[in-house]
Amino acid sequence: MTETRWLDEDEQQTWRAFLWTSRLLNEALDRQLQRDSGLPHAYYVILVMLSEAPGRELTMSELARLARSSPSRLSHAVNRLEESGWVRRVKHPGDRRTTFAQLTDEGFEVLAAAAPGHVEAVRQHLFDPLSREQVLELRETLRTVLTTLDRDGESPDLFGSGGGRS
Amino acid sequence: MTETRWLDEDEQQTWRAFLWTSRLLNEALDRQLQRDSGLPHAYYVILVMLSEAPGRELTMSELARLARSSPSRLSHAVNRLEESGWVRRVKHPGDRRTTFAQLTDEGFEVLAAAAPGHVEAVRQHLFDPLSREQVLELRETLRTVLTTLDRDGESPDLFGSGGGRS
DNA sequence: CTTCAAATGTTGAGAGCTCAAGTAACCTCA
DNA sequence: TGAGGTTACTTGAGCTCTCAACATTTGAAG
Repeated sequence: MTETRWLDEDEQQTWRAFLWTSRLLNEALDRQLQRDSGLPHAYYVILVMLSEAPGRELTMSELARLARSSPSRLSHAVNRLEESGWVRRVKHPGDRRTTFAQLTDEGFEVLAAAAPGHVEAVRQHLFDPLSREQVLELRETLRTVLTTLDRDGESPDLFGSGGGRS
Repeated sequence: MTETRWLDEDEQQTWRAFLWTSRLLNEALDRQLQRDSGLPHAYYVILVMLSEAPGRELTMSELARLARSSPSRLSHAVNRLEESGWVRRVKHPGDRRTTFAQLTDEGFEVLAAAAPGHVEAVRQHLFDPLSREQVLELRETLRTVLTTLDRDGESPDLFGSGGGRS
């Protein structure tokens, strides 16, 4: 148990800016999509991932990985999307554990109708205020963070987060 | 209705990186705080804002503004925090509409106990992988985005988002 | 082959959030 | 002074998410 290294002023400000930005951006997009297309942003992402997949279908596992969703969350989401008729579940013929999620034609239509407004909102809130240089810098920075987040997420605690901080 | 300006490759990648980063980061912090201190990250932020306020109290409105929360969300949150004994509601003597939220001593203790683990997690996931230069760049970029987000949020639609896009 | 661990996915309960609707107090101004 | 708008805050219903538990199927090891 070592002394806590608190955030310095720069870090504090950066952290809060990140927090507020991601909060407000998420809420703005959620509101826009919900209002205009009746689906939350997380569900929109699921439809996008399916639409980009070969045959517009993916196993639940693959879909969860691509959408960075927990299996549970995805399952609940697909339940709802299936009720809406936008996604269909299909059993895998070979391996009876795995299930495909397929984007239906109707789901594709909904996505196609939702996309322009969504992209416009992303542009307005995120890209319009930034220079191209800032966008590229931002991408690199986020990729760096994402790499460690993904690494930490895969094998949480193989070597113990409590032990080896010497 | 003009043609949609889709995101180019750089923008697409930047956008998804932002999305995944903010998602994973939020989830990691939520899990850590929930596990170690029994409160979601949004509630932690509320306690922090109160702890930094003079007299450790704020009106609900001010608190909502600082924590970038809707009044409704804040009200629900304070209900729960009050049940836990970490926050207390006090009526304003002069203006009977307004209510103060006060951080209790017990709430302060909980916050003090939660802070080191939380800061450690933020450091590990966000700041450790970044150079100081990246941190400062990131801060500027986020501030820029935040400025327009705040501006858009305050007066949504004074001039109509449907009309004047000519 | 049988057993046991791993992989895939689902469910239900509980908690937080959103949105729309409400209540109550204050303020303005004719 | 009282009518109408504004400000401050709360509530309830519905929806999504989390977490833990579960069921099923597959693969591996003896």
